[in-house]
Amino acid sequence: MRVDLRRLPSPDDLLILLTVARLGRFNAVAETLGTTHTTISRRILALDKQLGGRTLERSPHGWELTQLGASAVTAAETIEETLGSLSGLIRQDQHALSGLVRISTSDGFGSEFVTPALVRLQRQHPLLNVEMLSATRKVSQNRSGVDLEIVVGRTDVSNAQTIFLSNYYLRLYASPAYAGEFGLPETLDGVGQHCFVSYVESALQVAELGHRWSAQLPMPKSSFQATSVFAQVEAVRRGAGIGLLPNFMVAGTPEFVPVLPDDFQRQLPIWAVARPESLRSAPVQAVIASLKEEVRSRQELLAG
Amino acid sequence: MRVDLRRLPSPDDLLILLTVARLGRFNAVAETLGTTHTTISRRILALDKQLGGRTLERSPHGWELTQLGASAVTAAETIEETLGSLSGLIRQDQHALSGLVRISTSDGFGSEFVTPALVRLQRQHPLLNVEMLSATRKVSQNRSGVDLEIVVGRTDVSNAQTIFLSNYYLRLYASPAYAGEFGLPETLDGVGQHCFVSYVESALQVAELGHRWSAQLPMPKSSFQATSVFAQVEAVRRGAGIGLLPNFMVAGTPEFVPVLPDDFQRQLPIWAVARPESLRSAPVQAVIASLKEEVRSRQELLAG
DNA sequence: GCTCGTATGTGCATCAATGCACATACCGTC
DNA sequence: GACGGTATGTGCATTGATGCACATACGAGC
Repeated sequence: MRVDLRRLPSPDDLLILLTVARLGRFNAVAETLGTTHTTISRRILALDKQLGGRTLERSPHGWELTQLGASAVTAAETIEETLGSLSGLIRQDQHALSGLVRISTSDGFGSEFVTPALVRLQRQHPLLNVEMLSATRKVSQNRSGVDLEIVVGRTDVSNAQTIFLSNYYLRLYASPAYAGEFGLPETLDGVGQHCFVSYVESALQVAELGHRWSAQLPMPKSSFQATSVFAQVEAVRRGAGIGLLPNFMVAGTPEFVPVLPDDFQRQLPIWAVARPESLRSAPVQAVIASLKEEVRSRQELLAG
Repeated sequence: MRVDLRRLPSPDDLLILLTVARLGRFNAVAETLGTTHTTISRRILALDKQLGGRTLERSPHGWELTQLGASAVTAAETIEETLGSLSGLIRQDQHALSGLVRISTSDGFGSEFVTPALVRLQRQHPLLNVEMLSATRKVSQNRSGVDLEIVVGRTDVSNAQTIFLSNYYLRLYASPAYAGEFGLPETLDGVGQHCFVSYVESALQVAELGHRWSAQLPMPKSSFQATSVFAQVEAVRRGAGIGLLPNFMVAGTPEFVPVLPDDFQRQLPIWAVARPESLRSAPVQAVIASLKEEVRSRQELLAG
């Protein structure tokens, strides 16, 4: 039934009348609703005008409903019940996270940051299912099948929202054994005389991750190329050469020594990217919040 | 179910969302609700905050509901329906007067004023049933069975409301034939030499209507007594004697001549009396309004 | 690509609702 | 009857909601 909403009695005023009917005194109602008796008095007066009659009459023990008031209170009870059910629904949605969230992420950052963040969230919400798709890829244009993408580098997308998570650094590293056997270069040009460990350039989707990204790094004498950052880290650890690696994966361990740390580093941003409709999902929002918390609390590792 | 009303989403905002869901554009909603798109935009924003998520998303053909928005609209529809029913109830009460109104009234005033007032009202509201109980009686203390009493004289009641209708006058009258045959007295003392037409004193409930009410009128030589004022009027008309009659029943007609009009008249108020709960009834109120209109428009007759 | 019309959002002025201080009324106690 | 406590109503200042003017964005048509 469609009615002219401008002509209806105020539902807020009806709810106030309901509280007056329950408590019997304006002061009690004001206290309960966190307002003043004067406001209550005025709202009842306004309601009486809207309804065209008196809703309350004085009695020795406070206010009592007129016949008109009783009809109004019946309507108010229905409204209260309806609003209460709606609130209950929302509160349920917010607290009991469930369903499936699919996340695409690079394997380095994914295993180091995304995995612990998701594990922590799933411990809080056992009904939440998580799928983590590891791929070092450029941000996709449509993200079908994926709720959230964790991407590196620039993000030129027009129909999605990007949420900055953190910066991290690619730096040159070698193993102590390699350094001891072959020495380390004194300048960046000297890097060309060494074996280089890197991504497979022809298969690389994020150019910033490759050694060709800037003219600073010369063509290597020989190279060890792998599509997995874990393989690269392992290759460097085993003395295959100098590698351009994410700092957060090797920094501070004695198995890796920095190469020309004052001369070269590359800063890369990491983003979470999602469609607007995905961002309205409480689980997705919870994942984002958990990721933010993870990078926030481990900022030293990312900056190191 | 009792809920904390301070924490509930605003029902007014929910009704706005309902209108947006129906019309798809803020401008259309603003026009329908007699406000501006900026206000609509702000109210939706406020609602989204209350509900903890977005209720609407953009689509090529306007706004579309989110899942949360759909739940909110379902609640809004219930509220709209509830308010519409309440409004319908009130409108019905106000415009289509129906039911039964029982009125107790004196037979002189009743037939001259109350009857035309009620007839006029019933013409406007054919479903309104009226019972007119004629009795020249003192205002009763409980009025059971009667919605409204029309009473003469003083009204000392503690649990009812009295509404002043008008004053009228008792004056002395005789017929021209009587005057021609017996002459008219020159002073009030001379009235005692005449036959007197009056109420039955022993059965009279309203003392002010009787000739004994003040010392101004002497005991008559003989008397014609009747419980009906109509009988008294007829008796005077037929020459039974001098009568103390309501002015509005005889003034201005050639069948009655005033007796000592400058020496004697008695002013009496007429009231409508009702319990507070009767006064909340739209039909009773309508009767009172009609009575007031009747005496107002015929004030010359009452004062004459 | 430019222009126009329509839809939505921002900032400031205006208006309506509310809070606060006080007044009045009523009831119970001494 | 006087006093104190409680309940409700009035007038003015303050706060929050809304209107108005303008800005921005988008889509359709030329």
